[in-house]
Amino acid sequence: MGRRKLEMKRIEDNSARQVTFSKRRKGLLKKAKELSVLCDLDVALLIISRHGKLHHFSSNNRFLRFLTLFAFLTEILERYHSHIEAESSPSTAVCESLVECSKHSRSVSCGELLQIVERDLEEPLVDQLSVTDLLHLENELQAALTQTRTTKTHLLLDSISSLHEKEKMLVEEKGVLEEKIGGSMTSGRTKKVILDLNIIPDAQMLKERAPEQRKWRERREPT
Amino acid sequence: MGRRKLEMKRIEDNSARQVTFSKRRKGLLKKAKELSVLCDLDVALLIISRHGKLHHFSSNNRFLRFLTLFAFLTEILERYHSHIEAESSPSTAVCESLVECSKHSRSVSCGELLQIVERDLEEPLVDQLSVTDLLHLENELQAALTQTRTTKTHLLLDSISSLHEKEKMLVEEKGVLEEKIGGSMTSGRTKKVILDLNIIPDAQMLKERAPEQRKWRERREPT
DNA sequence: AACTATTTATAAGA
DNA sequence: TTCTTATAAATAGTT
Repeated sequence: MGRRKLEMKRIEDNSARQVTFSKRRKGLLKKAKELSVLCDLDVALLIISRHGKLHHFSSNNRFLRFLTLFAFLTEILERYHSHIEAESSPSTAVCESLVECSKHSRSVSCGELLQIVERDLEEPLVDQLSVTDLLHLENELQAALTQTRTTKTHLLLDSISSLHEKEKMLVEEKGVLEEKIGGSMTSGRTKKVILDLNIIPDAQMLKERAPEQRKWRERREPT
Repeated sequence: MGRRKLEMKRIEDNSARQVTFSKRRKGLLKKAKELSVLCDLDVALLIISRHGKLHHFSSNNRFLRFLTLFAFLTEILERYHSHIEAESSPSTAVCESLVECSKHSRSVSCGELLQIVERDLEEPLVDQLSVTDLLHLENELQAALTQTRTTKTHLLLDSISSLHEKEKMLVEEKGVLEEKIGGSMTSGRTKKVILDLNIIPDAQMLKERAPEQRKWRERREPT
């Protein structure tokens, strides 16, 4: 709908493409909104421009709005690994919360991420976010999450091998004690040892339970 | 654009709303496609009808297409917990793969889920999927995943407490042995015990390492 | 960023 | 539903 009919293929002229993008993006967002209002249903629209900006509409559904952001966070990893340019970024409350979390190198479950975004949704999300910042955040969050998991597993496995060490030692010491007493007390194939208790440190810390029973939402590892 | 101007609010008449939905859905999908072609960028559009059907467009981007499905899988959990009705389902290769996985109660990481979907993307995804089936699948996958994690942690924690038990026992037995020998050998606060090795079962199985170093992509727990 | 000639989408009617 | 048609809306090319 214009002075003449457009062929349905990529517009090669750079500035013409940019102008068309602006016009059609506006129209598409408007129509998405209208559909959701007129028909009372959920619509999510994601447009990722050539410069890596996200333009989106997500009806009035908190969850869908979160997914829109989540999709973007993930998308940029896949798509914009190569052409990242430093850009000024209109950082939102979400970004700041996330940065705060990653600064303290805390594990941020995606459940928490959801809460953070939801908290922010009281005010509308800005509809243009800098790729550079979000890419960075995504990486940091992912690294923190991965490390927490690995650490937890290693802690538990280390506990186990340290306990095995102690057991071996106890068994040996018991054997020495028994030899001193003489073979009269041993019955059948039973073996016994002596152990010095002073070399067994406190193992209470090893009982520490990792926080497993919480909301979580994660993605695959970056590498 | 029609015989007269529409007010921008929910269309109350049921069949009129349905007709408008059909027309505008078609138009919106077309325009989304046009924008992605003309401007050579990625667009994802999700429309979730009142009956829980997904109508979507996701340009030509595999990853975005996966996210569209993923978003839907998650969305239905949030939105359609209450009004689920049995419907006939045009099950796809994706569904079948997922059903297969969940039947064997294997843990299915979302990385695997991605691979399954990508395998399917050689043929285009059907754009209408049954809510009932997908909701069921989502639940099953989630349960399997959660249980695997819990089992792993419990296995490790159980190993640790069993080893602590053994340690305690060894210490006690050592004490008894030392008493028999007499106090002359003990130096300072050292305590010793005797232990019967026959009551210590093989603990080799406890060393089993859970498969942590793989691609993963998960979501928060259903409850 | 505005304008305007056209095309396109679609509301209501058949 | 599907088609038709009058009309509103979107927008391509121009200024």
